[in-house]
Amino acid sequence: MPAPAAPMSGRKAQAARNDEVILDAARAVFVADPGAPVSAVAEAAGVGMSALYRRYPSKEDLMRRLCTLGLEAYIAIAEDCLADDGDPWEAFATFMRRQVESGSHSLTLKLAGTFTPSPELYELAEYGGTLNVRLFDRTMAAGVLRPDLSVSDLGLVLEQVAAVDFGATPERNVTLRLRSMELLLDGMRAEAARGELPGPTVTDEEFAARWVPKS
Amino acid sequence: MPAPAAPMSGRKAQAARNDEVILDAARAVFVADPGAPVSAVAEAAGVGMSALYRRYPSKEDLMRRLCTLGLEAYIAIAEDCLADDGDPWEAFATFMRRQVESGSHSLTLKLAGTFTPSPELYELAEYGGTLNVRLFDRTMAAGVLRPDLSVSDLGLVLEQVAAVDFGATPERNVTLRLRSMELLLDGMRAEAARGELPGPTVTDEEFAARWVPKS
DNA sequence: ACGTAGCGGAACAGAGCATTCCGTTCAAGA
DNA sequence: TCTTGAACGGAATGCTCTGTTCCGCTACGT
Repeated sequence: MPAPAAPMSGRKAQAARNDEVILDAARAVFVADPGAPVSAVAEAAGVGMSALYRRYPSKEDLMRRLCTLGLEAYIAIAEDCLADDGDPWEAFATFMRRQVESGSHSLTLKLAGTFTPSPELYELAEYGGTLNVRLFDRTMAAGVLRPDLSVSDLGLVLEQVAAVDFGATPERNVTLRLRSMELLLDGMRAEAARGELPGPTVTDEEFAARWVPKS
Repeated sequence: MPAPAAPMSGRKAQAARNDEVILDAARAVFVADPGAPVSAVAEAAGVGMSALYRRYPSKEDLMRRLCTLGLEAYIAIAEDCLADDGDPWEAFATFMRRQVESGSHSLTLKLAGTFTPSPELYELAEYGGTLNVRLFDRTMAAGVLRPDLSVSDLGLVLEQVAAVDFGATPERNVTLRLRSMELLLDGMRAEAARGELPGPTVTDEEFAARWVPKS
């Protein structure tokens, strides 16, 4: 057998590489247009339909996979920042910025509601929620967050930033979103508070409703 | 003829009332789902398809009308706040809050790109742009805005706030959006600046691209 | 040399939707 | 009262778009 170090060619290797190519293409395509046809993903990946349907039984399964990966990325970042014992504000701000950069939240949001979620997805989402709470509480306890914020505001902020979609390229969009995020971060600091924030934030039910497919 | 004061009944009066009912329904339906079928508008308005197609030659024409009305509302608010000679910051903040409340920006944004714009629309958009500049410059000159902001950031901020879409009802969404806007407003004040905002803002070309239909 | 995993892409079947069309209703004038 | 046609309701039409399947073909691995 050839050295396992450089499995450049070979049908198996090509297929393994396609796994990734397809996922990347799917991410790009669906972030740009959540309602894109499967054929668009195939074309973007430079493969035929068979390559897709060999891996995923249906479009929904592909979506679910994408969404799961996105949530896992979200969680990884959260755990990472939670482990940061330095300046509480910096840890929090870094968390928000990195979520924007990773784009995973944007992906998850755009895909939510286009498929019926799996139990695994629910568990991940719930776990991610607890991480949110821990990070938020810690930051609030440090006194650097304006007091009228609540955990749910994290979702509110991330949602609106993820919605920024002017740029012609994904990279450009990240730049613009980071700009928005900076504005919001400055508005979220304890010293920024000019008055009470109006209205109750998003409720848990409202968050959950995001996940039910169709009407 | 009957007194013009109360034309309650009469085919003509009913039709005139339908004009408004249809527009309201269309607004509600298309804001909730920009890709909604025409039949959904008819149903929401409680009329048949004929009532719709009697008034608008096509779906696109209906969209254009809606969009024009939205832009006019936007402009009306801008002119109103520009006429306010009181505290510059308050005038500016009121402008932003009222745009959120009117929802016209949300409407315009969601509809942009789903039809080919008319020249009239371009003129309105351009005029709206000059109002933006006047209001922004005035506020900046008063020294209450953080210096690294630019006019284009108005669009950036309005876009992201308009994207907040958790609520089950339009009213609830307005509440949530006002909360987001308050956060952003606090972040836009001169004193809020903690560091330089990253990256260049949205360019005019990027704004314009929003209006070209399809790809 | 051969069996077959992996694949490209055309063909299929069905859903969804803008638009049209036909029969009906009813206000207003004669 | 009778006639007329504006305004309408809603089913029928014809098309487009898209998820999924299927038929060969290629070339790796044995």
